[in-house]
Amino acid sequence: LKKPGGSLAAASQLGKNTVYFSREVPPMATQLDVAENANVSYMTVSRVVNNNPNVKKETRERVLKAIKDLSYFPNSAARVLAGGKTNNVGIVFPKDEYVLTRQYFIELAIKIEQALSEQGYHLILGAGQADLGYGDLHQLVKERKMDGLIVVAPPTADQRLRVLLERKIPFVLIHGESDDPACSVIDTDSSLGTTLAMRHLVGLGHTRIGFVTGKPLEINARDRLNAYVQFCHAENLPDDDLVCPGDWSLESGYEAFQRLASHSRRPTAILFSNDQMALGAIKAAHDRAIAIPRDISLVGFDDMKYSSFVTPGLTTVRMPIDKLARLAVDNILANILCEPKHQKIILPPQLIVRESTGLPAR
Amino acid sequence: LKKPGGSLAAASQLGKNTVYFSREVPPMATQLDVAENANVSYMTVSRVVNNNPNVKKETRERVLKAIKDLSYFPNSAARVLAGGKTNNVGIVFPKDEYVLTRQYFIELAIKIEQALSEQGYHLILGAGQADLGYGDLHQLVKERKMDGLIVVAPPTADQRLRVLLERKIPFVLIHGESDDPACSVIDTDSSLGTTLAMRHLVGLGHTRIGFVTGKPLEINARDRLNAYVQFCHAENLPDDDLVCPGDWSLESGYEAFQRLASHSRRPTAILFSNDQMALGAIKAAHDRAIAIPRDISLVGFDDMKYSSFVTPGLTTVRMPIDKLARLAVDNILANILCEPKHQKIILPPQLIVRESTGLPAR
DNA sequence: CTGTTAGCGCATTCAG
DNA sequence: CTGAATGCGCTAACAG
Repeated sequence: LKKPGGSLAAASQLGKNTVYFSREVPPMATQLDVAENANVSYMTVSRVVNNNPNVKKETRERVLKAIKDLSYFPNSAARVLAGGKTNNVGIVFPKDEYVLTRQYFIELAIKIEQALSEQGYHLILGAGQADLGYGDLHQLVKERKMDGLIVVAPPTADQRLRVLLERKIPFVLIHGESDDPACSVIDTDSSLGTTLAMRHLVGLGHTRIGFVTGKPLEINARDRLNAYVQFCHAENLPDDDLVCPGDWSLESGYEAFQRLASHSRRPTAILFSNDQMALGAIKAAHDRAIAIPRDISLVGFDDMKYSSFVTPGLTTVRMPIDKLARLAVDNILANILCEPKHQKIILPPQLIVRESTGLPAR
Repeated sequence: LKKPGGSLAAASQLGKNTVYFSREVPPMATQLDVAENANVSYMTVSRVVNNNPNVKKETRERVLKAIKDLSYFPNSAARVLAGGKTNNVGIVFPKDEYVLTRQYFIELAIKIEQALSEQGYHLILGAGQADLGYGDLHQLVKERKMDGLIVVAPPTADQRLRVLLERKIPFVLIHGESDDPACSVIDTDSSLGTTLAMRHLVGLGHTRIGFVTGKPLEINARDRLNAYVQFCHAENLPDDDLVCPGDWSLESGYEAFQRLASHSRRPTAILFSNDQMALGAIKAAHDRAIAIPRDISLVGFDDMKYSSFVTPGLTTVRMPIDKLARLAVDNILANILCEPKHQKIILPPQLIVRESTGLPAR
């Protein structure tokens, strides 16, 4: 058995009695160490590590034992360098409004991390922040820090997507859009969601229904607004003057409610583009002693964890967030593994009726 | 200029007219490509990339231009393999109750990610999940996927910490404890927090004060409970029978409130070990038409985003989460960079009084 | 089934 | 200030 490189020699000189200084630590075992211990070539070790079936059972067991005895771990960097995968996937959120402000994104990220970890992948967070310092998104993939990207809710016509496409960097879009057929898109049906909510309100007898938007550059915000406007036209409901801009945040929901509630002809119901704004509105209503739903009905979008724990429980359009995460992960992994799978999937949301909606006042 | 390895030759054969199949993409530029383009050796390129001062200004600029022209990115894997750092840090949460259920952890993780990204590091999430498949925490460091670990709220006497210590793996503990002086600990002063809250309640005239615990194995849960018991003894307040077990979740707060509110001698105030449980309790109170704070006063722990947006606004003990994150990051980075910095820092929390506390009933 | 031969792209010596 | 040599630990191709 030959010893390419001196690492083994060095390692074997370091016995149990060696004195280590400061941060020094016994050198990590390599495949070569394992190979020697198991009396095979290090290629055999590599095969065992990679579950290559072409290894005699007996040999495999011997190697496995050696791996355990030496507490060997494959060096991920070496693996990546030798042409493998990083087993990391990055997730990117809209640039300037980071995750913290958006509960929905957090829930999504967590679901994605779970789905990813089931496949032995890790999730690298906040890849978008790199914009600040370095360059663009794809840099992180090119640096071989990750194999692909999950891009969440990019602004419409985001130039960065073009770069990803050009460089053939595997990625999938959640809550985004692209006309390129080579681009996978997973989304929820905002139009349907809006329609469900509006029908529910109209069914209760509401005719003046306010609407609070999300950030205008996001497709979901745009689609929900459009669907609202369309619905109003189709049903002959008044809409202009009842649309109030929001930015997805608790605070903006609070303010939007105040504005709409002070309207000379106050709406009897308001649809918010997400739950967080609706929660802000509930607070605003409390503060102004406006009773929900007696005076005004409120509907949100997302069905976050807290939405059922506020008072009154929030009627909302639930996003199939689990399915969304799972599909996105399936897709990105397929693309990474070079089984290109370009799909556009639009998932139907579901209306969850709680106590924040009721018959219109008077 | 010699060409060690055939990569350059291969690269130069691939001109603009080359046809790429399926997922293929023009090969990524390496230092060697840059070197050729700039007419220097690739070592000079390496120096420029690493900001080594020993490069003539002129040469440096030429190299910089070549880097830009070829849109070269250093290959992170190769860098790591050659002995560098990964520039990744992992974060680990208590095993079985994953992040989702604990809003506080999310806020913490996000703050940490921000602090980390300012230093050019990435945060790898959910490293703890690896337990499921592979082995232990330190594996991920040994695999060279990350340089160090931030361990959040490990159970008391967590054996895994010992392993980290033995292997000299850089890590820092948040909301944990260790008797080893080589272990950095950043925490908030739970005793002080509890005392602040209790004093506030006693100051309002409360004498029967209930307490809802967190998960018993966590040091914060234990410390808060202990401080509560101590305070009661010192002030001659009744305590037994008024302690109700919780698990940090909204649901457990809901249940705990129900139990304590049904108590034959109902407490006039309840201190919850975190905000989330307190929010669950607010919901429970609404559902049972118990007025807060008229009938019962409620205090939480953490001061999460939502705590000021519920009705009534939650009185709570605010954790200095920003400072916590920043200190943890400073510390772990110092340790990674081999400037061992073993410190124990206990940060003081702050009482935030909102509307959920008032004079006791009757 | 197992071993041999080559690099992956870079940083760390050391020479000039 | 710059360049040459060497090897990090591993996988992919090919030999036997």
